[in-house]
Amino acid sequence: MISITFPDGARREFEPGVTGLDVASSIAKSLAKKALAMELDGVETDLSEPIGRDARLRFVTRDDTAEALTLIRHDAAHVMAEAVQELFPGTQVTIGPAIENGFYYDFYRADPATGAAMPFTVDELPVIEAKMREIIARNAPFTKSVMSRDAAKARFAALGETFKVELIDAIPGNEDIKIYNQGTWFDLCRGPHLPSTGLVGTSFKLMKVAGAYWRGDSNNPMLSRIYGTAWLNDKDLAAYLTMLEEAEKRDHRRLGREMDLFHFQEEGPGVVFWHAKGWSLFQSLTAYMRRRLAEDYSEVNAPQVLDKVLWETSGHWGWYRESMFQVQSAGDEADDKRVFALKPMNCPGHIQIFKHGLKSYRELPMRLAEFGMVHRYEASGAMHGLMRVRGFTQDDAHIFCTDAQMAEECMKINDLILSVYADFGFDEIMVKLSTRPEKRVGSDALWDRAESVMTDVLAKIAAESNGRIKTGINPGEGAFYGPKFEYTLRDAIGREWQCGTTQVDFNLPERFGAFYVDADGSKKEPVMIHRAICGSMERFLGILIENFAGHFPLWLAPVQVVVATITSDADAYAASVHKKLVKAGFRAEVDLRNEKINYKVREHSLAKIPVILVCGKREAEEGTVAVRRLGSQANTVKPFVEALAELAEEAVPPDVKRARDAD
RNA sequence: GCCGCGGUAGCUCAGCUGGUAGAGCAUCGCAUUCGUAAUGCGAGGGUCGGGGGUUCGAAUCCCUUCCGCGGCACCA
Repeated sequence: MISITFPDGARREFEPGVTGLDVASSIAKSLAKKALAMELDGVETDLSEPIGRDARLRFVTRDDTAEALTLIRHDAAHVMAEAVQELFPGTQVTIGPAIENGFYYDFYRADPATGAAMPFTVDELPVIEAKMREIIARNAPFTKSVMSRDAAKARFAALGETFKVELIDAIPGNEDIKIYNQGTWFDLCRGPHLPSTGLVGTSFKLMKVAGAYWRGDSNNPMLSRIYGTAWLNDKDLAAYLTMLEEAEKRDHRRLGREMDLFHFQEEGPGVVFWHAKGWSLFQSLTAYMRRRLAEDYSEVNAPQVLDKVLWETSGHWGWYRESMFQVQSAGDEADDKRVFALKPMNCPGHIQIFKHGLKSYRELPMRLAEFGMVHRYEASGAMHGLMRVRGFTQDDAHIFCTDAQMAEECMKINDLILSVYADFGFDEIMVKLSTRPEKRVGSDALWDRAESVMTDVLAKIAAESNGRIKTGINPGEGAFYGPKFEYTLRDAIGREWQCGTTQVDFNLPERFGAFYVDADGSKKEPVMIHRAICGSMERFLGILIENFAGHFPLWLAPVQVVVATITSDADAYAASVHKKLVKAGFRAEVDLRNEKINYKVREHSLAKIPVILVCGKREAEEGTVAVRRLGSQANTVKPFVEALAELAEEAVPPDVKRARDAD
């Protein structure tokens, strides 16, 4: 007999070889019906798996939402693959995992006549989805069989499934080759699966098709990927689809147009035309960042166009030459034969500033900041609104310090980054350490040193935040010249954005021959720390637009107040109210048009103006205003001086408020 | 860059299998002075992304190019 221990501590004896389903049935019929899979000694397994030893067992049911969804989505991927092969014989299957909110499967379909790749189109999705529903209705059981490597390869090779054969070759030698059948269809898979296809349910939808490289490598052929979403019930599916619609409504590209913030056009692919209101946001953000840097940093400005020798020295020419904008004049002077590049980053410029004149150890750490405009020729398919552009402004800084100061500087940067994010309401932050990549510059000794310091700092960040900040490691994701911390924040609708970064760099100072004079009079190489908080100001603004859905807090709103009249009797009064607002430092407009107040309220509400001050005859006589706030139908009439004081207080940026309250 | 899809008035979109452009909103003009999410009437506005081809005839079909969208790859 074997002994099974349940999560509540209860223990029961069973015959060896009993399956999970048998165990569930022995407990309750309802449990056998509800169970989707089981966890045996912490490993998720099929319910049909025979149990041969003493074990801890936990059943996974639909109530275990996250686990149940992963199972359902994974199985939905298999069902989709069966549907595709039934509809389009000869299509090769590859991999099909569960992902956040759904699943995908990558296929390779070739035109039978020409042999050319024939990717799926969206028009085919309804047909595939209908076939999936048929397969689910058949409710065939998933059954697992283990077979030898050679037998499995032969089986898939016979079907012409060359990608699957490659996958089998990639499975480590000590692992079983598992095949899952659903009816007559089968697939190579590590499992586990639901008891049968019917349990996938009907709350799914195929969403889109996309190209995806085989094994994620752009040198490999491109497969055709179909994405789907799947949920436990129709209500969750509907909620997810609604959420997508909501996300679309706050898309910064859409709001940028609707709110007249910026635009793009053909002649400037990937570069932003900032309109007055968008530029106001940009300026507010920059002014905020400058205040935050005032205490510890010196702001500098390095040239936009520099001889390529600087980029050769830094190593960027070798690494990123293809993505740099080269600049040359059309003249024939000797100078015009030189090759210049638009700066893709600020570090070489800052090193020149550091190198200009002798630097003493007493001057370290030297923190040079720049709101530097950089240009990178991004791949055409990479561009995405403000989020990925070819010309952007980094809130960049380079800290030159001694080896001994490095850890403390990293912590200082960490505190600043977290404090900045908090000012915009971002409290859920993740910090990951990216370690040395395969292709890199510098000796292993330097990398060892940098990584060891950063590992310690990461532990300290985690410890000091009391677990509020999540930390992790991204192996091999570091920059070519050094390891880095990457700061990821979560926005109002749960999406994650990687923004800040801290990079410890022993390499560039060496390559550029930067040094300082130490206490003993010797030349020493400084450590250079690259850091950005917003990352790209353009992108950070895109994130803010989406996070606030255009409803900016008063201190950021491009137009903070609109004074709107009801009749022309109030024109003079409204104009004086407007004038006082502007004098008090508000970004305010006045609307004296001969339109009904309903019309004006609607228009300014749609423009997401935070405050409308309505002035009619009554207000003009009494020196009051009717305050209407965005997002509320209510309006409160109060003396203008009172409203002005209240709004002035609200419009104080969070950092200024904090500094003031600290006094 | 790669795969798929798209580009018609400032915006959102219609225009079926080729017969030489249409709506709503916005804009402009006139009337209306109306107390918290659309006042009425009228007018103007497009070489249908660019180039080439097929055709008696192309927004519609074909080729090519640019730009965008969704992914993939990339992200110093």
